Amino acid sequence: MKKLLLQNQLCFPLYALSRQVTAVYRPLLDKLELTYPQYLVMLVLWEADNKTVGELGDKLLLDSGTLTPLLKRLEQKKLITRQRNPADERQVTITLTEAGRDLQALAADIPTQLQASFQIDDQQAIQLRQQLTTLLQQLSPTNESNQ
Amino acid sequence: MKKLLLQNQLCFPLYALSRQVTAVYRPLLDKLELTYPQYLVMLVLWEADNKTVGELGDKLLLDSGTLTPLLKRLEQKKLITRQRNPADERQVTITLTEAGRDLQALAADIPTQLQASFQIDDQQAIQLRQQLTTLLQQLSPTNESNQ
DNA sequence: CACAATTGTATTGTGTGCAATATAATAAAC
DNA sequence: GTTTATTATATTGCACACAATACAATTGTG
Repeated sequence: MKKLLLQNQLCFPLYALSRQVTAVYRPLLDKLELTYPQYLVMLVLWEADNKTVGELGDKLLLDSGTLTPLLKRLEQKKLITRQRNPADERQVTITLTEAGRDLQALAADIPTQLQASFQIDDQQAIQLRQQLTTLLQQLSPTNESNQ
Repeated sequence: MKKLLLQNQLCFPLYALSRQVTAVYRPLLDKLELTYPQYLVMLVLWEADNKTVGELGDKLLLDSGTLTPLLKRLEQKKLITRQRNPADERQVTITLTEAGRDLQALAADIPTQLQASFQIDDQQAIQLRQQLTTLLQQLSPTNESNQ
């Protein structure tokens, strides 16, 4: 097999599909005035509030270079607050505001709306997610075999 | 199932894995002084030279807002030329320089090197690629059911 | 305790992605 | 054949991603 062909690469469909899926999210997230990465941060906080920047980064595999400006924008929108941890002034704790918590209700049906765009049954979706998650764990920095 | 949980989303693993895979490419592409999207453009041109900006965009699902500056950078590196099509002055034809063609030899073993990072057998990889490609076609703009 | 190493976040700079708009060339409509 | 519509690329502006660096707070070491 000629490996230097776009059609034979595993990585291009991954790259392209990721962007196309984000594009499907966009009109839904526009209503909440959120970008996709901002939505991911909100998802994490809705699940468990009061995370440090580092904890958010661990969950989302993003560093402070990406998160700090993103979080400042969420702060400007009054969805979160950013405050230094008095017990360890290096850390910054991210906390949902009431408006941030309220937004969860408006986001509740996004997963269902999105699912409708995919002609894929639940079983197949779960299996695909499992496969992607396994690969993700192989590559993630917490895997010792990647230093 | 609580759909508003990060762990239950299909899209987050897709987003995160895409970035992690690009990160695996990075040290390999650094040697060629290429970014991942630049590498994708070169892949298309190695397969068939003399593409217009629009044709590259169709293949890679990128628009001129992304491609134009990217192609200018490849031009600065003397890997491609950009010239208006005399038969239709609106189009810009992208052509590999000799240096651009020569670079293919240096890129030849990237797919193999990359594969080693994935603990996934060929059969599984092909099936996963098929699944991603199918989803991609469902979402791509050429699919009528998406307008 | 002093002081070096580490940790957590922020900043800077570069390169995408993408929406919105601009512009020039071609095609279509009349 | 002029006018209008469409097409192909470019430009602008904003928001990621991420490498590299900076900096302050904390921890480890003697």
